[in-house]
Amino acid sequence: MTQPKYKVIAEAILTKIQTGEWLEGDKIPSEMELAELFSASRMTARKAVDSLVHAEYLERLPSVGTFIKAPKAQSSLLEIKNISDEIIARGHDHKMVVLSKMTLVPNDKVAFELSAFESKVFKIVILHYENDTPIQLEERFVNAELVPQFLEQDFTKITANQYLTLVAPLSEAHVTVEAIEPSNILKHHLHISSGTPCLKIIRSTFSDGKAISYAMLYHPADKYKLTSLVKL
Amino acid sequence: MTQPKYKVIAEAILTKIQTGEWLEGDKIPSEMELAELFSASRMTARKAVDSLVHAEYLERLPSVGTFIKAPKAQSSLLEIKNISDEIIARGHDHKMVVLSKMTLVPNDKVAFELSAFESKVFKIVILHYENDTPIQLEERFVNAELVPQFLEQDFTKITANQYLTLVAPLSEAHVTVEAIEPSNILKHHLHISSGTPCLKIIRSTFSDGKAISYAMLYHPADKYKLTSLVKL
DNA sequence: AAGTGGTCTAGACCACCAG
DNA sequence: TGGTGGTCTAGACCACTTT
Repeated sequence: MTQPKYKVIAEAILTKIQTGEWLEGDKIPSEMELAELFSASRMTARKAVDSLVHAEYLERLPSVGTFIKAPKAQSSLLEIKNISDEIIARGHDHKMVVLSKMTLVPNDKVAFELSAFESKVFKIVILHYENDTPIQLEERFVNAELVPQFLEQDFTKITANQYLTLVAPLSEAHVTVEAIEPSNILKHHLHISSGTPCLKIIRSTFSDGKAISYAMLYHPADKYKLTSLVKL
Repeated sequence: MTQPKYKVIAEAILTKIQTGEWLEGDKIPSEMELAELFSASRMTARKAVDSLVHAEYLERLPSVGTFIKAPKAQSSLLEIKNISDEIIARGHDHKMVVLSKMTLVPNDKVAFELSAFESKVFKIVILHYENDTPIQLEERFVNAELVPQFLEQDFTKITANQYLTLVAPLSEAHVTVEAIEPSNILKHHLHISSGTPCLKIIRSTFSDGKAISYAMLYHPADKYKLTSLVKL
């Protein structure tokens, strides 16, 4: 048994969720049924469900069943938040404008961050609006080898983050936050008046140990705060 | 059985850790031994250990044993980092200067954050230096009822954070990060030149569900970045 | 060879919620 | 009353490390 049986079961369930075969709110088979389906004991099936409950893909309702949970979005841990969900959660409209979309040979810095020394990378620049107010400028580099279809997406309909988590489930992220004085181009796009600082978030994301994306997110300081809840 | 047996076992182990009876690096009894100690099956003892491994109190080494993990400190999760450790890790000197130390009746905002409507609160203002360069201004309010000895500490020798985690182990934290234009007093203390923005971190910490401390940490943007690693 | 954690089984009893 | 998840047991075999 190279792969533990409970992991095989967990991944099978995860696939059903990610392909859309099982939808949010759906009830999944009971632990006894899963055990039979996979020729395992109930304890083993339960352990698979345990791991997915912990990862917040599933939710248990005692005496009732186990259900597909609402999308992960701001997955409890930290700001792997989706700016779109965040804005919509505030009851506001979210709009995206694509400023740039290209394929290029990375410079040293980007090549290093994406471990893409041999391959090309994609770059997009997106401006996010909250109720017609610019709230984030997203400059993102993506490993073209690992996510070849990236540039073909319509980024006015799906965020880069949403697409990436779809095709390459995140396993790890590095986040750096700093305050900067906005450049002129930033001031222009984000409608920043003189003297207002800017929050710069640099985020590298990894899937299965491989660098997927390197993004710089700029927010006008007077319109955005970064928050998170940490449970120890 | 009002409390599940595995929780009883987990809490018993946690108590051993928190009282210092078992120290960092110590090997805890094997799963078989725990099962015997608590008159449980190995699976139940294991479930208790599972929960503490997950909470990062314990660490398993297959074929070897289970060990008390290094203090939670910057425990991978997030910036419950200690600025002192951070500076020393860079090989630099850390110095603290106490600017203010007082007991006061909280204003509405602070009373709300600390749930201290009936009691007084302590306030300290500390300036942190990295190699003689001011790197953080710490303004901190502490619930006087829950941490009565707080003001008696020598904050040039122990950080407020260190003392608090000692007397009231953190269970939860809220963190907010924003970029601000520094006030004149901030510019003065942090040696900030005009135009340089400032990173403001607001941190509320909780122990056992009770609000312990409400702190505002200010950093000059040109000398400080906030980083974290998120594992999913 | 002995001990450890990692996995798995085939039962069991319970409290709870649904029809 | 039957099905669900929540808990628990008393075994078992494995790969691995330590002695």
